[in-house]
Amino acid sequence: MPGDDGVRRSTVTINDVARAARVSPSTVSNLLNGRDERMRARTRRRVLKAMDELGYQPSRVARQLRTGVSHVIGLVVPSVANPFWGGLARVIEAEALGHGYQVLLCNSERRPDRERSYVEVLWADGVRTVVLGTSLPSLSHLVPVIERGLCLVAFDRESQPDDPPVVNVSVDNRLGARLVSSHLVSLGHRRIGFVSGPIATVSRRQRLAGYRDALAEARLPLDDKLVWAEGEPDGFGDVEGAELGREGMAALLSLPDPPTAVVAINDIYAIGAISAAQEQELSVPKDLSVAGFDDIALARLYNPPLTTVRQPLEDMARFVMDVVRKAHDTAPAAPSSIAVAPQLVVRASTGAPPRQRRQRAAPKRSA
Amino acid sequence: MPGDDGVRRSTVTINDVARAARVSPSTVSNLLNGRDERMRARTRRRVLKAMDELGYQPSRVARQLRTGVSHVIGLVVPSVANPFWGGLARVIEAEALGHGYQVLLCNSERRPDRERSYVEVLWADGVRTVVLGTSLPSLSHLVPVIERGLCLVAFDRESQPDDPPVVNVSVDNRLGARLVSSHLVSLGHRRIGFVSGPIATVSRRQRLAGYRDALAEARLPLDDKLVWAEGEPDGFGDVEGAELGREGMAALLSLPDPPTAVVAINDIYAIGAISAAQEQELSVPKDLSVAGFDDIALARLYNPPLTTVRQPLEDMARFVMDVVRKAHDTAPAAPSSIAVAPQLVVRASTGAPPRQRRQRAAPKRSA
DNA sequence: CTATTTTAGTGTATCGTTACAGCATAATCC
DNA sequence: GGATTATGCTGTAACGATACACTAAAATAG
Repeated sequence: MPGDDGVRRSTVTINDVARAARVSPSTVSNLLNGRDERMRARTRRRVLKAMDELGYQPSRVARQLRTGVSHVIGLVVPSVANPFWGGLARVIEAEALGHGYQVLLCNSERRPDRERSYVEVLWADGVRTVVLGTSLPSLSHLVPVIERGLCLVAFDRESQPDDPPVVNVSVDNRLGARLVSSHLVSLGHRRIGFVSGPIATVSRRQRLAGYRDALAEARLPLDDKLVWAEGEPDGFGDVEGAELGREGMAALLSLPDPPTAVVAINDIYAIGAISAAQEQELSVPKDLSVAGFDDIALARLYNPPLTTVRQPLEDMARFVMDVVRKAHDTAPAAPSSIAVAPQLVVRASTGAPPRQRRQRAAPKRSA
Repeated sequence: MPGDDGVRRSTVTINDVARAARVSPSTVSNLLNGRDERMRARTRRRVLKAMDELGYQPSRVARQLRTGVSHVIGLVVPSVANPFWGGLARVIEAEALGHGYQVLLCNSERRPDRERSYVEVLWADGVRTVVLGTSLPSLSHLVPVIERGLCLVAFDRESQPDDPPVVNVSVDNRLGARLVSSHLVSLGHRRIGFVSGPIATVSRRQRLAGYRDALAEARLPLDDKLVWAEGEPDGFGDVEGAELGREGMAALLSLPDPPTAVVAINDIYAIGAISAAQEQELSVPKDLSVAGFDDIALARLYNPPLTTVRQPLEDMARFVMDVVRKAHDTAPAAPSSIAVAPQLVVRASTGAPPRQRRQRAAPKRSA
């Protein structure tokens, strides 16, 4: 007799049900798969009863091996410790659950190698759909898996010229940045700064473009000294964002002619920027306006509550899951780009510019 | 010929490798499973080469079906949109990854029925280990699955008398609360409030007890009017926490003899509490001290930076994964409770009490 | 009353991997 | 030199579920 081994067997299988209902496993399977018109009502009842009595749960593993279809989708984000991605993870998970999917979570820490190895592991795991929260300008490191047939939905990233066939879902970053920037213009600001980490991602590029759009539209001069975009391209985590925001703001405030308002690349940076301003005894928004981007849960909780650009995450999650489901039902979705409209949220961190121009930032002195 | 069907076949299997290396699938399997001492070096090289050339990745699904062991663990938390749980999810995932595990993420939204149905789905999925971030006092809704053999590690919850056999990993909540409270005492505070949502969870109970310990130790009277613990037991989400914190603080401040310091049940509540104080033109910490609990990433970013109790998440995640791995290697881990030492983090939201007692809270007036 | 269709199921091979028994061949022993 | 042991690999039957081809029996047709 050929091998058998010490696998603990405690689960009830389709065969147990079949035996209990005195039918063949095929019949049980037929019932399970909605082919129950081909079955007498009595039989169906018998099987149902057996399933119930034995507490039968079909093994998804076996199912997946046989059918090749998986009900788990991968979600790769930079880090769920970051409230923006945490928020996304929650809404994606909720949407997925509603459609019978499970979510396998991966934190890439924004490293392309981890993105790639994760996606490979997911593939080996039978996962055929991955939602990738990334902003990397290139998706080339993922080409091999995509060619093998992986359905990739890129989030927070607008499509790029040389992209492999993927679906992109993101907010219209350029429009969003234009909205906040114009808001500041309409409050009367004429010198508006921009604080960002390195512009190493598509979305950041777009936001910067939107900021410039707004200034151009208002016929304000574009002063490159007002755009602070420094820091390490790689190591930008979560708290680091605030650190960079603080640095950037400090740099802009030490300019001979500092800005009266600042657009931050996102809410975390905005928070850092505000604390830098406050260290110099500047009051936000009285002496200086600061706006963020994303509208994380914290934005309205902060002190002062942040003016920001809201990403409609729920809607976006719904789009993502639509794509996922279509890809499962029919052919792989055609490569496309969905840009969702952002929404300006005005709170207390922005206001009219101070009447009198501030002195050149000498700490402990204000207007 | 019996049925075959339209499953798309594109993956390279163990058989392809075997054929390419001119050996049997068994040999490839042997190599894969570390039984390669029983194999000539030449053969091993040939197989390795074939695997490499074909880009072979063993199917985890097939493996799991055959061996019954799963390398994915479930992580059920109230909501990753909450920064505390998001932070935990990240460190758990990192630890898991380091040991070859994947993490399936589930947001229970703190509903027992969802906890249960998730755990059932995970079981059907072949997941045999679940880390449950919960604080529900009872685990009785999970007894059936635990009896089937699920290894459950409960996080942020100290063990309770009637618990099913689970391992608990949590911070020593009581000690933590005692630490912050004593810190406030040592700053000179004599009337110290406590702001919490409903004390419906084990950890909250413990924190309240720790607060009382500290007061007793300092021979300060326990005034129940200083303990605010209201709100809906069910619907306490993420932002809601701040809302409750704000409400609670407002209530305490309207007392005839309001506290000079407040311990909040966690950092989110503390943030809400601070904003309530600021609405009444009270400055934190000058007029009023507020401390939190958890030390979420935001705590040091807030304005003012929060004095709080740090949960050493990395250490705790390591403990959790130790348990998980032991449960896989050997017998199921013995039920136990690990309470990790918390750490007081003093920042700027706490200070000495104001010299002169404040007036009975009439808005727009301060000391 | 035989021929055809429908109904209500069953049998079998298969998804990719694994553990063990089995079995040639080569090496070692007395 | 024949028996024994070690070495190196292969064959087989599962793990649990599924889809199709198939088939007895019942229903309908002519």
